[in-house]
Amino acid sequence: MRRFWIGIITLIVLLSGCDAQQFLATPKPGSSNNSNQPQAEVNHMALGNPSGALPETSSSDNYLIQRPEYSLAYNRKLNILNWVSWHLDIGDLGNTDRSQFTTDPDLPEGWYRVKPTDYTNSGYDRGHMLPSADRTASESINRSVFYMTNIVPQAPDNNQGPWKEFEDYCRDLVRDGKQLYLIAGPEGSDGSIGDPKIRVPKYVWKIALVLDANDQISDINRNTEVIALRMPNRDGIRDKDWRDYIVSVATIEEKTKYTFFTNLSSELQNSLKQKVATP
DNA sequence: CTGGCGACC
DNA sequence: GGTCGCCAG
Repeated sequence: MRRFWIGIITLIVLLSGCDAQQFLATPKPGSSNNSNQPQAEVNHMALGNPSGALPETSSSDNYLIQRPEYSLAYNRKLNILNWVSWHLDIGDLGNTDRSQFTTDPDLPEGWYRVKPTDYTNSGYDRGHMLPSADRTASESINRSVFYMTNIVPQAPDNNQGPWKEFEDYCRDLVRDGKQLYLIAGPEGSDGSIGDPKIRVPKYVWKIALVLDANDQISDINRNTEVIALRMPNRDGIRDKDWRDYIVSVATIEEKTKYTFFTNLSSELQNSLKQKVATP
């Protein structure tokens, strides 16, 4: 009976959109992984800011959110992100439990904040762009990727199929001695869910630049491995290989109108963007 | 929030 | 074992 009432109260809280989880959560000051703390020092936009996002409310369709865990451009009109950019190395891979989806507490006042329940019974997964498993060094770090600003309506067969397989592949690279610069986001429109409307992307894309664990940005050269994917956001592809969706970065630029790798020389950009990976 | 469930590697 | 999720209470 006691559990019953706790359930009902929780349900009411969730449905009302009140962000009680912020208060119920128990941040542990000393709980962060103190053996290695690369997060605070990493520049997650080391390769560039593909859409020129700004941290100003006037830039509401391209609003830059920078956290120790990632950099993200949010689109208030679409109620999803434009892209999220992050660095991945061995220090990011820990063993925390998955957090719970929550509204993003840091969006400007007056902006609609997508709730986890906005996706319920929509037919779409709450699809992480920056995967939970890439941020498991501590509970507070993992919590940051469960903000709904990092989530798009993603077809289950995409999210749980080849998209997930590529996420696994990236972490395997890291465990095999690599570090990755990653950026991912939605593209196009397949309608919307919810009220207010949350854009359902027609595609999701992801770019991984692969370096050895001890490389610097300055070690990037024309032979650096770059893997770019563009995957339809629909069901029926669960058993596809992620390699079936490899494209060039140039293709993603053409489709999204973003510009990647702007912090690299134009020669290097041109060379890397034409490549079609064969992993 | 917890706990149970299902899918896949 | 892990990962990704779903829903009920």
